[in-house]
Amino acid sequence: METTSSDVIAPTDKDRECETLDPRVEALVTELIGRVADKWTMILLEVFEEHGQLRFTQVARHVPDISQKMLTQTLRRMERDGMITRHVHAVVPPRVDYALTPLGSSLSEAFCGVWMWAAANLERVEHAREAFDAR
Amino acid sequence: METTSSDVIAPTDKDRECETLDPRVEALVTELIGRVADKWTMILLEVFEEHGQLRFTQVARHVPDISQKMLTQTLRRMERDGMITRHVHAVVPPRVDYALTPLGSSLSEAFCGVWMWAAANLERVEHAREAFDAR
DNA sequence: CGGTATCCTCCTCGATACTG
DNA sequence: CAGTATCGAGGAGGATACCG
Repeated sequence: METTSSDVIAPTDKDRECETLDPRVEALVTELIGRVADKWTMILLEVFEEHGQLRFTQVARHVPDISQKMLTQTLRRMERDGMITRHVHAVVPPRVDYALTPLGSSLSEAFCGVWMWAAANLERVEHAREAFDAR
Repeated sequence: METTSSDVIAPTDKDRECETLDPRVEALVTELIGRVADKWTMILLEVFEEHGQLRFTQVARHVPDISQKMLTQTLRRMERDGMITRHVHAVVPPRVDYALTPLGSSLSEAFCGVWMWAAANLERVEHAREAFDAR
């Protein structure tokens, strides 16, 4: 955790790292995160990051626990937010392709840190819970 | 992070960056993120990161919109998960101090990327929504 | 195939009141 | 000061049925 003396980059104080300054920005960011950080959105980001372009049913197959309703709803919201593109082919039977936009891809990367944290600290959290519940 | 020449392990492709391998781990991580990524938790992490140790009412003052119920609930859950410590002083009137643990601090850092993404891409998302709604 | 529409059920969250 | 207890409204999300 200690900062090496050779750390020439960014003389920012270690404590300021992540401060949001403008309260308006903070409010909007909070709202945005609220929309974007839900379970299904995060999972779909991962799925697209991993598999690229996918049809509706293909997405469903990669997320077995999701209901059709939530899948449609989440895809629609992600499309509205500019995270994914939706391409409808005029054929029968219908075919709809979804794919990440650069914006969606960048969000996926941003979440990467949280995923890695969660993977790295799972046991620590579980231990903490056990210790807490034991009391 | 630098790979020594003796590091024979798979030079990870840039695209694999964030893959979670074990599906069990993925499930647990998803659950953990679901618990940890809610609005108030994220905001409280930020508040503690910025102000250090705080009393109950001080926390409340930094998050005006939160109800007392949600504040208590969120603090309790964060304590259970090992994110914060809770120290009760045996005095009247009661005094309870909360502070981030290293674990909580590390999560705060992990979320930093998402905050920065949100701050950086707010306008892009808003534009995307307007374009979508215009149709 | 890729959706909508409808109903129904939890479960979160806020408001209010009370307490050591 | 720092909570707990209780109630009630609202929305998220699942199950089911139907449609272009």
